[in-house]
Amino acid sequence: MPRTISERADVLPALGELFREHGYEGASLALIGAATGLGKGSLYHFFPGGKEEMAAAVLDHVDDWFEHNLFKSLREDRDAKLAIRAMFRQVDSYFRSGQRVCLVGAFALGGVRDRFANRINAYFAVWIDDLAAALRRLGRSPREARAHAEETVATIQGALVGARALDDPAFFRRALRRAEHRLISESAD
Amino acid sequence: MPRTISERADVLPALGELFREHGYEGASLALIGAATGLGKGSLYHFFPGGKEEMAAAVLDHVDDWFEHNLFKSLREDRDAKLAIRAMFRQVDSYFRSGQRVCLVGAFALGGVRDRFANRINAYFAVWIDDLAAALRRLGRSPREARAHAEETVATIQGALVGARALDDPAFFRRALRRAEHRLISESAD
DNA sequence: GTCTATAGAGTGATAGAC
DNA sequence: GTCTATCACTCTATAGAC
Repeated sequence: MPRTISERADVLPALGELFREHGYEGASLALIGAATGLGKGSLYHFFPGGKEEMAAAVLDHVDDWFEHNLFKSLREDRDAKLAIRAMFRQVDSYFRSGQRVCLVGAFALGGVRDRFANRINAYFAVWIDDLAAALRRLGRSPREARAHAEETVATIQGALVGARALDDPAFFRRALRRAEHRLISESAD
Repeated sequence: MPRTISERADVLPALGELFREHGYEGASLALIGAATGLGKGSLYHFFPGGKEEMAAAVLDHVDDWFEHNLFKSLREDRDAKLAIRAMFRQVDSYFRSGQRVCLVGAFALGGVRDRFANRINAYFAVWIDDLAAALRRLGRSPREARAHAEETVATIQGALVGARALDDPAFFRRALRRAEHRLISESAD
C-alpha cells in the first residue's frame, strides 16, 4: 500500500525524540528504522542526504515550533508581559519540566556542533533577540533588555543540563520560576 | 616524536579534550590512539574496561580538579566571598571563556547520561552544595543559599551552551560577570 | 509507461574488544 | 594486529497510482 507524504509528518517528531535520547552519533540507522517504522529505502527516499539531512530537518522542525509557539509572540504581541509569561509556560511544557532535552543545546555541546553551526546559532540568536524585543516593550533599555534576555535563555539551557544531571524535574521548575520572577518583577538591574 | 607515557594518569588530559571535542561516541579508538600516542594494546592495558573506563576515569579526573580547585575552598575557606570570587575566576579560566565545553554537562545532555549517571549527578550535587555552604557563611538563609547556588550553577552551564551555540566567548564572560555580581552584591531575593 | 514509495540484500569501511 | 559486529549507505526489485 502506498504511503502518502502525510506520513512523513510523523517521522520528524519520532526522529527528534531519537536524537534527543541517543544523540546524533548514537542514533543508528537501525534505531531510526525501528523508531520510524521506515525501511532504508523510504528513509533515503525522503532524506537523500542520509542521517545529516534527517538531523537538519529535525532542527528545522524544532525551529519552526519555537518560531510559531514562542518567538512570534515575543516579537509581536501587544502585551509583552503576557507573551513572556506564555514563553515560560511553553518552555516548561515543551521540555517536560526538564525531562526532555533541548536538541539544539545538546548538539551545541556535542561533537556535531560544527556540522549544524548555522542552525544552532540561529535558534539561540533569534530567541535572545525576540525576548529582548519583548523586554524593550516592557520599558527596559536596549542594553538591559539584551542582558536579561541572554541571562534568561542561558538559565533555561543550564536548568535543562542540571535537571538531566540531577535527574530532577523540580530543579528545572524552580529555575524557571525564579527566572520568570526576576524577569517580570524586576524593573532594572 | 615518540611520547613516553608511563602512567595512566598521563593520558587523562588528552582523553578529556578528545571527549570534549568529539563526544563519547565520536571519540573513536582510532582518534584516541592518535591523540594519546598509544596503541590499542596499551590503551587496553591501562583501561581494561575499554572506552567506558576511559571516560569514567576522565570524569573522575575532572571531578578531582573541581574538588581541589573549587569545591574545597567553597566549603572551607574562612572568607566565603573571596572563595566565591575565586570560583568565578577558576570557572572562566577552566572553560576558557566558554570555548571549552563542560564534559559533565555535555554527557548529561548526551546519549551516555545513563551510563555515567552517578558521576554526573555527584558533580552537580557537590558543586551546588558547596556553593550553598559558602553563601550561608555570607549570611544567606539555607533556602536562599540553596536557590542562589542552583541558579548560579545552572547559569554557568547555560552560558557554556550559549557560548558554544553562538560561538561567542563574550557571551560566556558576560553571563559570568552578571552571575557573580548578582551572587555577591545581592543581599536577598 | 512513469512516478512515488517501499523493502531489504549487499557494499566497503570502521567500530570497539581483545 | 585480528576479530566480529555494526556502521552509513547503495542499489535492485517491486508495489500500486495515474
